[in-house]
Amino acid sequence: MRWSSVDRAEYCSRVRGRQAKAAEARDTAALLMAVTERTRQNFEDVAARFDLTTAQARAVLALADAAPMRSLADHLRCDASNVTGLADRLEVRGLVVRAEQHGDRRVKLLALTDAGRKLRSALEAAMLEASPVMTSLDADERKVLRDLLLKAST
Amino acid sequence: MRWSSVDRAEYCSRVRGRQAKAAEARDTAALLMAVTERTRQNFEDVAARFDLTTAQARAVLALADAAPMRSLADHLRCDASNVTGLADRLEVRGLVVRAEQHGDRRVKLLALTDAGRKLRSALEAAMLEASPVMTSLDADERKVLRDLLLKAST
DNA sequence: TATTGTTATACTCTATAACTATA
DNA sequence: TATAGTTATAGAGTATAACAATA
Repeated sequence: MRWSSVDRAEYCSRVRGRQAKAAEARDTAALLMAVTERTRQNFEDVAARFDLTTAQARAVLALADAAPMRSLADHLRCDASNVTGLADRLEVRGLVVRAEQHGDRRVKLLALTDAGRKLRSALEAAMLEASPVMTSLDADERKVLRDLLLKAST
Repeated sequence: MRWSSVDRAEYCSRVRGRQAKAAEARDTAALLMAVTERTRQNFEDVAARFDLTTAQARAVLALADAAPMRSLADHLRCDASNVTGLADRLEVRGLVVRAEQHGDRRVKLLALTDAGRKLRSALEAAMLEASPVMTSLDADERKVLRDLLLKAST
């Protein structure tokens, strides 16, 4: 194969483009993995400070408003059968109660108790406070990040 | 209590500042929770596509280089006893092998097999590809996000 | 018939404690 | 004595399947 100088320049440029793209993808992958790991650890650590497992913390955070057990299962993306035990353990601790839904006697609403609501607020605040996003970035940077995350979460 | 117009203006300004800050914190909290949830779901879904549990996927991703079982436990922030079973299950599937470390016969190195390395690459790529960050943001936005995340992860 | 919640079962994750081989 | 890995045990998360009550 023979190359004109123009061909070669264009070829090299394209290769550099691919390499840059691959490097960007690699860097971003590593960074996302690192942030994902750190976010998970943070979540677990904070939940543990409140004597909650990850699943329990997710449930409590999801119950800002009372919701049918089925809805909670959908939100947690787990089988409905899991929610029975999850609710049992939270109920024993006095964080939630099962209530009846008006109009459909099959449905049981899960609602936070006063203690549950109090814990939920504290949990949310602690999650936020411990987040690397809040501890490492200033207000302006957080605003930029917030806009990007908002776009990434819609 | 009596107010001069200057006092009142300053007071109101301070209150507005506090309210804005509280609103920012609330918004950021909600957003972070949403992104955290979505990231977790994404991780679980992608891992499941490779027939891996979350813990197994984290282990495979962490084993880019061979490492002592103890190091893996440290990385996963779990008790060392867990790694035995975790390694067992990955070993049965032919994804990792236990190797001896030169110089200390107590240590067992966990190393990905060829199949393990292949799976790891595919897993990482799938995690990245399925990430809302990659699907919703363009290259410029990703660059800004990357810089912010880099700062937030150091 | 379809849906909600429950129970039974099995597998995995996780921590604690006791054990071994080695350092 | 201290450390790396294992085993046994127990509690919790998770999915599947079968079930009762209700729609």
